[in-house]
Amino acid sequence: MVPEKNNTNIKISAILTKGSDIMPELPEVETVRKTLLTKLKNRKILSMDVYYDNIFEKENLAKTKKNIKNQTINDIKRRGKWLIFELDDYDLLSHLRMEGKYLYRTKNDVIKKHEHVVFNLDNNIQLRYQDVRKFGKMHLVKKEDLKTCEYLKDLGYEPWDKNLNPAYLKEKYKNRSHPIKTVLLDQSIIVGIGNIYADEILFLSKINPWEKAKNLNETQLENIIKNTKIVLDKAIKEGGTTIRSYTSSEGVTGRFQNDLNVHKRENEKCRICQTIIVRDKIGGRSSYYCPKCQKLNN
DNA sequence: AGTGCGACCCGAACGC
DNA sequence: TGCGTTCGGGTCGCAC
Repeated sequence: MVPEKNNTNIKISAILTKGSDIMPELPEVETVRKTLLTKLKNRKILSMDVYYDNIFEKENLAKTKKNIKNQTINDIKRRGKWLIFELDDYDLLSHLRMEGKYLYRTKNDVIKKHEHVVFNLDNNIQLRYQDVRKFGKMHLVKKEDLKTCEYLKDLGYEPWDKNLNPAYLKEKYKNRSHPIKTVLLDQSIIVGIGNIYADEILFLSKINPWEKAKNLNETQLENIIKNTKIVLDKAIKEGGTTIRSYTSSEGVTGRFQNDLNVHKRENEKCRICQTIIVRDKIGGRSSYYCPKCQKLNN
């Protein structure tokens, strides 16, 4: 994917680095997936310790601990922002939400404050799930139930799915009077777009975030699809590049944004027209845009 | 079905 | 300095 010629000065990258500003969207989850796979493929989970029950559904926890014993990690996939650990008889779903991370430790390492789940592996390594906000979720589901389970069944198309086209979006948006910014976050239409990238996609598409989804025309829908792929592709590429510099014991890290076009740039100048970037609360979420490049049509 | 919003969390940032 | 308050992220569940 190559940016349009007249956009060559526009940065569409999201730098992955260490920092406290951590919000995994699809690109980070994909990077995490690849990194975990190199360490965990064919490793057996001997047992699992849980220090904060709400990561799982409490009522299933005892059964989950029992069922995960001696299951081998055969592969790790991704669907939207969900990580899917493919085991022998089950699939382990893991959603990092805002700040979930996986760490490699040994049993001699003290369990730290925000480490909530510990997987004891067959090579004396522990895979630990750390989550300061405790928002992340995990579910162990039977393999045959994966496709139809409640966590995945309503997810929309991946950004690169060839079925994602303007006609599909037109149909999905036709009754949606919400601002497009809000509707882009709806995972039942397109998966993987979070608050940061929604702003960036709308900026590249020159669409005002307040525009009602149902009022968008075919060209605008095409631009959303095109720029969703551009923004996410680029972020995955950057993430994959940067993560290699990490110490080998860390499977996962956060992402630090330092060259976004609009997100978190309130009162700074638009990179195209120098107009001051504004911030509005849309659907309860901070939304940043250039009022000149992203004019409201109606 | 679509909409609106609180709840879930807690560290950082801010106000006094 | 210290203490109290607000905010933010993604998603779910509930009321309308």
